[in-house]
Amino acid sequence: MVTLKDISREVGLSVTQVSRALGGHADVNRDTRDKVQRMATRLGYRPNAIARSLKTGRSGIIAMIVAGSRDPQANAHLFEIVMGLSAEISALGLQFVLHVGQTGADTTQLHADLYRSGGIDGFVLIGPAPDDPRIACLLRLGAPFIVHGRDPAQSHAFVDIDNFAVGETMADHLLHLGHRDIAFLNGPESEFFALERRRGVAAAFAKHGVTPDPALTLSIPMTEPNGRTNTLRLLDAARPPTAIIAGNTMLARGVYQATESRGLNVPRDLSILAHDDGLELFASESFDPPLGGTVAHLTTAWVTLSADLKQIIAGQDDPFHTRVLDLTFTKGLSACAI
Amino acid sequence: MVTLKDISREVGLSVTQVSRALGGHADVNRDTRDKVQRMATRLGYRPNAIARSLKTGRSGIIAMIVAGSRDPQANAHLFEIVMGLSAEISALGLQFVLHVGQTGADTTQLHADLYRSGGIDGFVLIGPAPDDPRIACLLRLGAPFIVHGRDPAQSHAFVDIDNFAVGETMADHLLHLGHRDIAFLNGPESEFFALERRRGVAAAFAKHGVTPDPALTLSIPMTEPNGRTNTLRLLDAARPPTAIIAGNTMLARGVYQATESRGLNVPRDLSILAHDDGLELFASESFDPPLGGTVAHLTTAWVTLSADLKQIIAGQDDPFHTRVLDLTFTKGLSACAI
DNA sequence: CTGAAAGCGCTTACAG
DNA sequence: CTGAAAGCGCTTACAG
Repeated sequence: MVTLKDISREVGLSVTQVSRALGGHADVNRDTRDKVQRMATRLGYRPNAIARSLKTGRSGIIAMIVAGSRDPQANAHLFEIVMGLSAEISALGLQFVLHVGQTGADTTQLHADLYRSGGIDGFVLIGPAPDDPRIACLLRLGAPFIVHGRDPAQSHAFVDIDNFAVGETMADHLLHLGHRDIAFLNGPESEFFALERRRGVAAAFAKHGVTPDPALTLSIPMTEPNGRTNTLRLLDAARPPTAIIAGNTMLARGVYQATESRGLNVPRDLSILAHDDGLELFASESFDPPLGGTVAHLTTAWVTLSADLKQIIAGQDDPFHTRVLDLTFTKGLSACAI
Repeated sequence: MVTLKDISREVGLSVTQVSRALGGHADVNRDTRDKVQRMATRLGYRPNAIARSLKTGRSGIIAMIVAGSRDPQANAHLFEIVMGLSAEISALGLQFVLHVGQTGADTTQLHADLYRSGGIDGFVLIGPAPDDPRIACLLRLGAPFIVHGRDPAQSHAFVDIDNFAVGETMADHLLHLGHRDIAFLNGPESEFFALERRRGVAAAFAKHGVTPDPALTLSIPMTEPNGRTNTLRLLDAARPPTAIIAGNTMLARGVYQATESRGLNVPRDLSILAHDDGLELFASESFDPPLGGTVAHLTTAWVTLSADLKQIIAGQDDPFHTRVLDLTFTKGLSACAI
């Protein structure tokens, strides 16, 4: 490995001066700087990141730790997140590192261990639960981090969307179209976003003076098979819904599959709306008929999320900085008046 | 952060001795060791990985660098690889780090930069091309690495399957069943594995004294949409194939979709065999009728691959250690005599 | 069984 | 504008 000492020896200057020349410090002679830089490239010098980190106490590495999952579709979703996030973080000149734990591993401990072993400047957390132990742990350690989504029980930096509005907007649209028997395939209500969406749906119902049937709201993991089987079950009920709201496009895909297998027409026989995160593998344009619903591309979340985290690490931003992103609504062709 | 110095001060011993006690060295007094260990846990001491790496020249980190891809299905596949690999590497007490470059980034340069910046003990490479520049680069740097698959043009450590046999076995089975018009949806023949498979198919044809129609072998990215559209095209030809060999289960899924949309029955109207990597998202059991073909679970590849790489890094194994894994064949119910 | 010392490669006050 | 020195936290010969 080529070190500063090697360059120092070659050009006959002190290591100190070589370091400063390469670091672009102002108080270095023009000629000296040039000579040093030429030699550095000639020898193929790369600063040793380990040594630099030890000295500066900063590694430039942002980590995300996830537990392995047995659900391939959840993994596919996760990977889209990783790709998007990673691209943004690289663009800021930082390194993004994904740590996949064993399936079902205790990632709280992993976060703590990794942080206390040095070498990680900060973390990105996704899918927070209420009273999320990872958040509590990182707060206790004083580690810089930012959450996609939020845990209302703790104060921390986050980037999120208005999930109350997600539920309210879609329910409101369907109620306006005259639907009353509206099923809601919600995400797991162990997570805050799903609770908010349920509250939003309830608010829309209340505004229209309608009492929702609690049996029509389902709290389930948001995958295609879950969308399919639960829709089939709903359609088999004594009083099947005339419209379905799906928590994401994977669930919606399952809903479409169910209607198709029953020979039903969307939207004539069943109206469908879904929230769209902009996942490529389940793009709303790939639905026939085009899927309507609320839209908030995850891609935009990563941009602000990484920029905010960088600021927090540098100590130039409130460690509890919060941000709620915009939401849009597309009608699509998947919902019609009853 | 808690350091050795803190413990040293608390217990009134030198940093040297504290380090040795914690390191589990033999020549430390029982009582001393106990006292030090108790204090370490009391203070919540974690050895600083950065400092340790700088000293030992080893980080315990294995990296895989991939370019971002625009193809969500390719990403889903990749992520299954990452999950499996990561689990194995963690199990060996090493850290696995995934580095996702920008879409289309020059990962050769990324490999070199990351290695020369220190902090990476070795690399895992997947999807080698002939004369793969990443391999050439890592060989030049003397970096430990292992490849899943192989580049016959360079000597390096790898774990691979016998792709000649993959092609030969499936073609042979179909030829035995009496098929002559056999289409082959092969992977991109810019990669060695696909060339080998083509050679294997050709060998089976030769053995049966049959001359294959070159127009029936397609070199395409192995995704579901590609499987579907290319099958439709083949079925529309003047002389449609009676059997199709697919390079993986994603392609096979597309083939099934195409037959279904044409109202054809598998295997009565079209026999299908595919190579199965054991991907969860496209499991062969989830096919109806059950898909037949060669099988080699990627999972087993990761076990030996990580163990081999660990050995190579430790200098206890030939850096050019190669290994060819077993292949099995399942008949399934997707192919029948013509 | 224990400790003082050197050193991994870097950066950064400090003194000139 | 330049260099000697200290130090980030650790490990490991070396001497006792």
